[in-house]
Amino acid sequence: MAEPLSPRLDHTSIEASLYQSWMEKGYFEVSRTAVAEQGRDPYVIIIPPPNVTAVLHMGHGLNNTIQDVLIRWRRMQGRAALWVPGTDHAGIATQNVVERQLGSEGLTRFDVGREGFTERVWSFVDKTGATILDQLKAIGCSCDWDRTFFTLDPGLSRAVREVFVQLFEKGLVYRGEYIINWCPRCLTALSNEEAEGEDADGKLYHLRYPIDASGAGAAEVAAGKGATAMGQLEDGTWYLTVSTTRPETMLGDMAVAVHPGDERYQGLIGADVGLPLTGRSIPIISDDFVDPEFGSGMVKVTPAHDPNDFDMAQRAGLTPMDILTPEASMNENVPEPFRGMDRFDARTAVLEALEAAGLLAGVDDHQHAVPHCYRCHTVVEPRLSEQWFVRTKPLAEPALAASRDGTITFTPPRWKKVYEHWMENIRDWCISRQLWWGHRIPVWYCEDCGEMSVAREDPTACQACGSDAIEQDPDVLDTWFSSWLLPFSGFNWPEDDADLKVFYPTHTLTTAPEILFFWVARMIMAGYEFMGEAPFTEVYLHGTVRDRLGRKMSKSLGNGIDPLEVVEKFGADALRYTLISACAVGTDIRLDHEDLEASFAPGRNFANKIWNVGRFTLMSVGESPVRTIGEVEPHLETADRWILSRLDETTERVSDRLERFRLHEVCEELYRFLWGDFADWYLELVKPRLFADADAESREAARATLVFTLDRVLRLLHPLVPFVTSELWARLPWPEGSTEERAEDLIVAPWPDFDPTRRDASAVAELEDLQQLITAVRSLRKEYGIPEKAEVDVYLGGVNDVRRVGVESQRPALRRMARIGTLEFEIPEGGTVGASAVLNSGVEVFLPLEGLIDVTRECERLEGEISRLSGQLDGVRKKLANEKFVGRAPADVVEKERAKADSFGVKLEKLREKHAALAGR
RNA sequence: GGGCGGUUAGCUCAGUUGGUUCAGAGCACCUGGUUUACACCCAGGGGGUCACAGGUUCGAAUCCUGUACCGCCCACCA
Repeated sequence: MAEPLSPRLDHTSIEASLYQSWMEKGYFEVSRTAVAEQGRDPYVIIIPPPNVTAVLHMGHGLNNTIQDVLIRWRRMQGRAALWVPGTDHAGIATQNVVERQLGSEGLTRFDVGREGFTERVWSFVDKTGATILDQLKAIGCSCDWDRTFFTLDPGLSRAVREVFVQLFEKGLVYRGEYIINWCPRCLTALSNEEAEGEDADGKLYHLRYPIDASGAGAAEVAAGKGATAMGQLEDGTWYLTVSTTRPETMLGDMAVAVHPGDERYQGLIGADVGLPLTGRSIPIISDDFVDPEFGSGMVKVTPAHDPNDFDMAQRAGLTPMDILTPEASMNENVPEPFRGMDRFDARTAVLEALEAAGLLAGVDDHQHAVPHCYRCHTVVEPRLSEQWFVRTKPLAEPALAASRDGTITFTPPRWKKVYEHWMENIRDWCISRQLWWGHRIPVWYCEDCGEMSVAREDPTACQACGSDAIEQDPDVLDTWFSSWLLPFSGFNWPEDDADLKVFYPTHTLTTAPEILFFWVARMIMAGYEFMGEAPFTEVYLHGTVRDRLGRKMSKSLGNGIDPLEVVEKFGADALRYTLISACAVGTDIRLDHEDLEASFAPGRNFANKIWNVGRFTLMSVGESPVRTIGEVEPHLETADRWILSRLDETTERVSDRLERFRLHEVCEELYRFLWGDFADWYLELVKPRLFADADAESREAARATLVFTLDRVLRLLHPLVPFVTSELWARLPWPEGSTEERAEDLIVAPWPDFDPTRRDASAVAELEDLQQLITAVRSLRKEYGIPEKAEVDVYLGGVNDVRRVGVESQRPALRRMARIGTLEFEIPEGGTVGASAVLNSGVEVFLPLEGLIDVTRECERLEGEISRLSGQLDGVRKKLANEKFVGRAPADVVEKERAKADSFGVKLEKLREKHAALAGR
């Protein structure tokens, strides 16, 4: 005998133990041999690996709940549903965290050395990595933990190295000196994607550069038309004006450029200008890049600190001059007074010096985007530096085609365009990082011959000259250089392809749009390049979790919500339901971090409702075996047929919404069915058949229907709220001898098929009438303050045409209602004062309340209703009188309008009769 | 500078192809409730000219144009 279930769902007592039992039974594990033997169709998801830097936040909660819903659903559908979990070593992010830890001990990474430092990072990530995986388990994620990866695992490292070498051999990875984004705090290069532009209110400074005496034509040029940015200094020297947002860079200027077609300055091209503060002279060059319309039409060229200037210098054959240290202070290439100054101090100092020399022409406010480091938010400095790059154009071609031809789909579809735009304008990917935490670049430089060796295995000697004086490149690879390979490196590539053959390509890639370029786009490129095939077929991009004010949740703002706290307080089911029910396609989710109760109570309440629906059903059905629906078919009553019909409709809709990632609609459908239809109506209607001295057949029909419906709805709910549903499902009494569609646990129970033969339109119509009637009676009782306990007669048909009623026999369900409550149906004598309502079907509900109601008040109420209804009726009639409407609208729409007009007409007439009868009293 | 998304009840948001699930849900609010599944509940109720202005249409929250705010992404105009 089972122990009684607690009236309130106690999530803490069920969640952990259920999860444990799922693990023990191996439900999450999918082996390639099992797939082959059972001939099941794989469904594979690779997790977007959380960074090992920190505990999970709500964004992870959402991301992983969605994936778990999908994986559980597919598993129940009979697919070999494999979800591969893992974590990302998160190069810069992790290194920063550990460096900060060191900092609190007064140390830097240089104090502990490269080896000591990486050891510290390893011990840090061993802890945090394990915590993250535990958190995923706590929210119910059904991953195949035996396959857990870490992007720095030996296997994945081999994949990284293989890819690097292959790309090198194909000429798709190269080393070169270019302007890259440099973070002066992290002391590393960044990719373009890692430099985030932030709008800033900056200044645009206009600087005067004196034209050398040799440029004798200056006066003539200045006299020409439009050369407004030229002028004479006090000593008569001609100057020109250039503009910049970063005046300190002028110390590294190597030229001033004008557009070759700019007629104003033709005479100056080839002349020299004196670069203030430096004593250097620099040439005036021409270049197409210059926009004659902008500013003076003259641009200062700082090749070492601006990508465009670098390009111009290349074209003009100028040598760049680096003026910054890695920390972004001024180096020895600048004049003495500025050396060693921080870049922003130098900016001030340069401006002061120019001002003093009368060379600062002016300052304007200027709004522009300033790139910041995506990890530490330091202003990024464009810097000339030797780095490794991936040539991306060739990789982008198939990746672009995959989107264009629909091989890979995006949900919501608007991201398709964003993706394609990025692919079309892709720039080479800077993959080297001057960090210690990450995959070391597999390149060795020979001290003797200077050649480099690029190798799959660590070489002991130079591949060119055989010298053993070789040294490995000190840098590591961008952290995304390992995660972009996951769809295949996660399956032992390149070691062996047994798993790969079965599980590649994967299916759904679920993530936030923020990493569309970082990760999704690159995985697609890698998939085509190394597997010759797309790595997945559909990309589902969900929204961002924000706080009540719409701000992204972040540690620094302190507006985050800890998923584990929610799991403890409200349960994993509550967390999951809350997140998914807010997850409309393409929209962000807002949660109030200051009021967890307000945010998560709806989920908790729903889980509790499921619990109680189950509890009541189990209790009232008892433990003796029930019959199948087939067996009780002849005895099914209207309410049974109705709930089965609604169940079927819900089943169909839920499957459809899942297919289309309309997850919040899945929640809505199931909420409405479970709470609205099943709990509020069916359970109430069925009570008398279970407890009272009902006849045995009716009772058995009810029991069968209850168990069947509960079984199915628990299955449908399971992907959303796996814990409460599993706990209940395990206790269902099954029809004797039936093994059909059974399973050991709900998690592997078959997903319900819908079966339109269960639809019963007449039962639905009848029950809807009943619902309307009951609602009308309740409404009247409430309006007239009749206590719920008080018995009151209910008449159908109305005060003026009592003879016409005969409703009782036509509506067996009504009798049942009479039995549940306190309602009796009799043919009214007529002529009584009472409260009434008219149903859409035209049937009138009447409560004789002589002496209880105020006739005047009832008259007023009726008048209001009459005027409202006649207004509506006018509208409908006008519509029907419109020839264009009748002619052009679809026939069924017109028909519906006619029916509406008829029913309004009938209803109105009844109301008027009633009003007249009352008014006459 | 370009592109995209948003503006619906006090709050958070739904509303698929324009026409009975079109004005909705949850929360909050008001009224009543010791109905033996659930007060994390039950019943009833109030509340929105769907940002604004035009347009298309027999018919617009839904399509088009423009405006105003809010947000995001991309961009080498110094």
